[in-house]
Amino acid sequence: MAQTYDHQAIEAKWQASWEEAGLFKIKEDSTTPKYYCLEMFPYPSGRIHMGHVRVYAIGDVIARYKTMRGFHVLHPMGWDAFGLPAENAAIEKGVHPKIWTQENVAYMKKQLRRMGLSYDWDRELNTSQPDYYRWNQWIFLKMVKQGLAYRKRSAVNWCPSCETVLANEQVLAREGKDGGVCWRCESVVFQKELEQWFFRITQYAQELLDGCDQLTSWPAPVLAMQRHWIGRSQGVEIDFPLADTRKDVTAIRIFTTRPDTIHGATFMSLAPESPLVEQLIEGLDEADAVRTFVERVSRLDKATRTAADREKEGVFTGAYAINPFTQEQIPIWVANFVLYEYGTGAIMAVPAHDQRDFEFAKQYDIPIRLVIQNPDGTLVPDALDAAYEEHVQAGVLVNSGSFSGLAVPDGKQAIGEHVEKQGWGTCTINFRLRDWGISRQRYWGTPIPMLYCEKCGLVPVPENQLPVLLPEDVPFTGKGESPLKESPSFSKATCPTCGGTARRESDTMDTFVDSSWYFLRYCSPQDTNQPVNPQAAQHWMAVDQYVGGIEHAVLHLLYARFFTKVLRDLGLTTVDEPFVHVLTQGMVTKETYWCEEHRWVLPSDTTTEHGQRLCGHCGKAIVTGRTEKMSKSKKNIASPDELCDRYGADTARVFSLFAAPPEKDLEWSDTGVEGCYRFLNRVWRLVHEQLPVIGNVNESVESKQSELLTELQRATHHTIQRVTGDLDRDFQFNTAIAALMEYVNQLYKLMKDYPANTLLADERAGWQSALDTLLLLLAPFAPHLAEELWETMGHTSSIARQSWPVFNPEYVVTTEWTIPIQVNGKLRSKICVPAGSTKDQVIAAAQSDAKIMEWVQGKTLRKVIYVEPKLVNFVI
RNA sequence: GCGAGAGUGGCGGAAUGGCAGACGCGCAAGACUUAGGAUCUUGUGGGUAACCUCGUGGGGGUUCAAGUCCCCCCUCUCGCACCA
Repeated sequence: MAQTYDHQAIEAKWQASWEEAGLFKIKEDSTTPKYYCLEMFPYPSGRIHMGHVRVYAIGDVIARYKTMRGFHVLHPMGWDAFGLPAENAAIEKGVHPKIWTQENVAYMKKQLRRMGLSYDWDRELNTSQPDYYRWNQWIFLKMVKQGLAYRKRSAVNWCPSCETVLANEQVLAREGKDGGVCWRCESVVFQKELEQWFFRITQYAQELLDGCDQLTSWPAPVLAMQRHWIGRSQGVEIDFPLADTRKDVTAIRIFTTRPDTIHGATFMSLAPESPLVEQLIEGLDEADAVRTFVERVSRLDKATRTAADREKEGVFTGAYAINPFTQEQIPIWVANFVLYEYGTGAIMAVPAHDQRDFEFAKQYDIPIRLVIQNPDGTLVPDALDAAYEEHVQAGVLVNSGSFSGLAVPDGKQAIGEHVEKQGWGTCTINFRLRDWGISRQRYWGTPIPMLYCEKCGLVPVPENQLPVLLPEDVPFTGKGESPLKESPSFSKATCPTCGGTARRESDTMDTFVDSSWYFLRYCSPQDTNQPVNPQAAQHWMAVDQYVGGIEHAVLHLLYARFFTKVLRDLGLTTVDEPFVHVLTQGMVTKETYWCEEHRWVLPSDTTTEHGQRLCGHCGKAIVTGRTEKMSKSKKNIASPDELCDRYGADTARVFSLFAAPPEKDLEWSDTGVEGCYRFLNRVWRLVHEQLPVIGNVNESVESKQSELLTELQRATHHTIQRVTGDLDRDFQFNTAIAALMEYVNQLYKLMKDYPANTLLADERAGWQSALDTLLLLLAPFAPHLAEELWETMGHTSSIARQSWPVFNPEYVVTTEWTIPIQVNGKLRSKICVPAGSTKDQVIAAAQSDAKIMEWVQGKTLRKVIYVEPKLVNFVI
């Protein structure tokens, strides 16, 4: 017999066989319950990495397990194929993004097939193909009609040297430079205002927030992030009239969550971008200084600008407002920390009770007035060294006119009501969530289907003219505001309204649009009439289990929820939420190696002498660095291709499921991989060694319930119970596999203890059943090996089509209980009693145990605890 | 700063309030072998000859019983980061 099984041959054989049989093609079926298992589809970057291996192994086990449990399972796969890297490849290597993407998809698909994943490839999607992205355009047009898509001016990162727009991740921080720099040329990036398209996700803010309460099977951290991102806060908008009316401006409206502190508002601040600034300063002596400040602040990129540790800066506008409650005249400033996009873009500043205002007031010598006293009454107005923000709401209003003496919550309410009664403002809700800017000045994305007509203005492309195809005649230079503007053929169009000449929108959509509804498209991927077939969606939605990286915890999942609600309102689906269960798998990490001369080094470029790892280049000692996420730069990558060559897909799958629970980080270990390979080989040898035993089941005539049979049955059903429980309870693959390993260890022991030539007929049948069960339980994890051995055992229909073994509690009943005995909570002995013994019998047996007698001798027995059938505790 | 999560052998990790360390790696000894980086067997938290004893980041508490529940503290990781 061969020492190790031939994983290469076996895996290729079964992959071909499954494909030929169309084993994983799925249709709607009303006779069995449906199950929709989905893993986040990959960006076709070129090669799959271990993170992919992990996430797709997880999804595949779930899909195969649920199939065996009797569900008809939708398990599709596709490609998130639009995006920046394809365009960068075009600029750097001159390969067209389409070709680059196609080649990558072809290679990665081969790699995924090699992992033995049970996808219905008939449903494959590719978001960069017109038959997909035309529906992005279709949805976009519907959203325009609903007022959910609109245009407004917004800032982009602009590299003056490349003359191009940069994505946030293309803006890098550089020491000593105030603001980010271009990733390619290192010029300082600045902000440039362009007209851009937005989705009004804020219209669904409250529903998205409320919906979180339904998502009880989502990971708590993900829900927390969603809620925080939506960021609802209740407050009051209040007008502060100007001391001198200027032009059309009579008042400045602010938003505050702390109306109770309004008597302490000693100045106001505007966001630098606020149009009010220019209106206020016109003609004032301060105007020039203000303009200089505004310009300096607003050219900074967002990340730098909003860094929390950034120094608070501002400038006085020269204008004053009236605090409506105190009638005092207070100065209006412009401050770098005030956000234009949030609230009204203006704040009332209460330095005594807001730390930011406090720091600002200290710096510019603005009065600080205490209006909330703490419960102890110990705050001294002139001696504050920080704002008193008191989050517990235990303070009392002071220096607040007729409101003095109220507790903070009462003060909030009373002042809010007073504001509304006086007509100074309204109680209101604000969200942190902003509208979703989807315009990208890029080529490799969905063209936004809008036209600019000289006569009619902004005109949507008619639905029957979709798709607006990406042009092929685009030079990839990395320069220019937008590649589509460089196409000679693309921009020129005819206005569908007046027939005159029109210019096409040259922006493309954010690729998050593509992934916001692809799970709906999988339900009816070939429908040519609509993005989603409502009947198909009705059948399959919602996704029962979604698996993917935690990095998508906020944006992707939020946008997908938003789109689901929009498409629901369009009548394409009836579900409110797209994903019932979400599993966020951890990163795949590996040790790093550092040589002081050669920096990060590959494990294969090191040698080991006397337990010390040395650099293969210079022989210097290697420092073992932190265990980090696999990355090329740290040289701590393991390759899925090599892994499959050497150990096979089954080993790759088993290791990535065994080494850690799915939601935690998984530390890659070459020796750990070997351990899993050994395990699979043990299974292979076990089945082959026992084949003669089960081969002639019918030959022997004797039959009786034997010790061996009991043992086999107990081990088998105990394992069924454990593996099923681990899978049903949060997909604890690691412990499920551990249970299978124990089971194999037990079977080896039974094989050794009961030689083959002594076996009775029922014992042979017991072995057959035990081995069959082993293979069935192993099938979701190591499908190729299980399938091969299933055939070896003489079965003719695919193991993937078999039913999951059923746990029978009768087989795990024992005739004896082994009960640990404690004295004062410490383990002192163990006793064996017949199963079913009464409490008194067990305690009597425990008391007569020799060791226990020693411990309790001469002591007063104060209490006896008996937990059937687990434990006895004598308290003395 | 705010929010979330995590600290258990040499390592990855197991433990519905009930025998801490399952399973795997590594290590040690042995068997088989021309050989073994194959395979198999046995052992493997610390201290101790043993009986025992100590032990789940630290300190308190609840309980007959705490890795698990409660309070305080420390460390680490992740997310958000001036949202008024």
